[in-house]
Amino acid sequence: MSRYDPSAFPPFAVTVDLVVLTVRDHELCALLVKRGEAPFQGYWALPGGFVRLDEGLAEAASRELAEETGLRAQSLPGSLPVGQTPAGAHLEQLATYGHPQRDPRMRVVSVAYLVLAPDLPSPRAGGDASSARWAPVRELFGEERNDGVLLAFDHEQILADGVERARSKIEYSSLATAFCPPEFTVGELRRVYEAVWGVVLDPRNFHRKVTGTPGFLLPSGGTTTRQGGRPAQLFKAGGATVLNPPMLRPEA
Amino acid sequence: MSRYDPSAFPPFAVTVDLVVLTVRDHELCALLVKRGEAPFQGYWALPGGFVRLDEGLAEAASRELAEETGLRAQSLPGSLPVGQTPAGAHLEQLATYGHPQRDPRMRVVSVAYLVLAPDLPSPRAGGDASSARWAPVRELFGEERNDGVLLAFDHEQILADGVERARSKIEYSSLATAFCPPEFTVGELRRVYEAVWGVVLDPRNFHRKVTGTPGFLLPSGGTTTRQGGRPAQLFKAGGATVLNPPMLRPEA
DNA sequence: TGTGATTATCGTCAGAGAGACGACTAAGAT
DNA sequence: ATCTTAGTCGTCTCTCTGACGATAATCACA
Repeated sequence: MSRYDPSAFPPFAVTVDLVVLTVRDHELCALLVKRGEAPFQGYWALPGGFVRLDEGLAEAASRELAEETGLRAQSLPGSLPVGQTPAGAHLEQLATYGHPQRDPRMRVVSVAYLVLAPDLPSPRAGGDASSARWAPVRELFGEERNDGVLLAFDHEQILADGVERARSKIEYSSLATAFCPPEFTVGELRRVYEAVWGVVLDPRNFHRKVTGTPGFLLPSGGTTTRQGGRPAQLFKAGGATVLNPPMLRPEA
Repeated sequence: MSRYDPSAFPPFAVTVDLVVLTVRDHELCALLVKRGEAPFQGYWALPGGFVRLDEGLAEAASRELAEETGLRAQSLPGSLPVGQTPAGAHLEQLATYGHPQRDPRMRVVSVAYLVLAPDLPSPRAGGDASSARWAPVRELFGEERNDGVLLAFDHEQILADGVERARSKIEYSSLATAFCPPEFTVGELRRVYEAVWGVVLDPRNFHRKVTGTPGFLLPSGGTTTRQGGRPAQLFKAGGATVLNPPMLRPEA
């Protein structure tokens, strides 16, 4: 707060953009919406919108998330705004992007939020998005990158940052459970790690690790056969949020 | 970007706030400035100021940093904006704070940046700050917390988030070297860890760990006696930015 | 010129944890 | 019945860490 007349502050537009990730069909996918208006009309983009003058940032992110997906999300009070929905989806602030020319219309600062959600029924086009889809991250960034998919604004960068955050955060936190339904098996959790990291993990070592970490998993009683093979024990997410020692992401 | 007329977007003020940390006298300290004007006149606060309409966020943070401390900082292009100054100071985006009532005057969204700097000569009052000082973090948050020191706005929360980020980031990155001069000894680096974490580390295990991690430290040739005792080898920061396996912060 | 204090550096040992992988279990498919 | 698929338990080895002994090289001071 300095040598400025506060009544003459430079006016900015503030938006939130959402990096919504889920695991579908053994693949990490991001929610994209098709823009219905200029600029970047017809391009795929991250869902998002303007922050209203009377709402907080996480609140705006929750609202946009609900509008685009129907997911409920609420942020907890506390340091960096982080929250869990009743449905298990997780919302946290990612980073803020404010390059002076990132929006050709005006000066826009966008606060990006990261959402990790269990597999959702199917994207619902909401607001002004003429359509929405789950885009496999591999198509956007992997070797088999499809260069036809260019995102609007700087959303490619935002998405890349979100994916990297998710990949590193499941190492040292129990966040991977946010990709799972309320009850899940060790194998399902392992497939989440495999999809997010794009690797194959040893089922025996993985099982030893996650069941041996206190507070990570809570047995919920039942067993299930969802993948064929021997029935597996069902678990709920335990109270632990931080894993110490962490899950190790394979090197190469 | 949605059902709003873009020419009628809700106007926000956007500021940057700086969490500038250094290690002085075996203690983690944060740079505070005394506010010269309302609101919170006379309160200590984080340095910061309005973002100009034609500058980026990291750019504004660098500018404010230079105005308050004379430190040069520049951000590198790349994902989350992160940079290293020639002088060794490190600048990275921390988080963004936008509660509707965080500033009583108007709707302000503040992008906080974290700066890690080597011990600086002495704070220089700049801009509208009537004075500036290095406040030991222990006085603000530790057991011996001095409740007389209440920071303006939500700066207490921002500072706490910045300190926690620094504490966790030196675990798995080589960032602790940002607190050191260009050349330093293993003992000096250890004292940085001890000050930031508020613990005592075993000199022998610490030495083995840091010298055994490839790319962390580069021998620079010379030796020095800065603390009395046997002369120590001098090192520069190596190229490695991520430590794998990480430095482990003692439990209790 | 010792002698002690201080800091740096090297070594040793035991225990925890991870990767590799063998073996067994319990379901469905043919 | 047998094969296939997935889940679960155990074992072995290697790496890394924490605890701690020992030695090295400087300064302060008697």
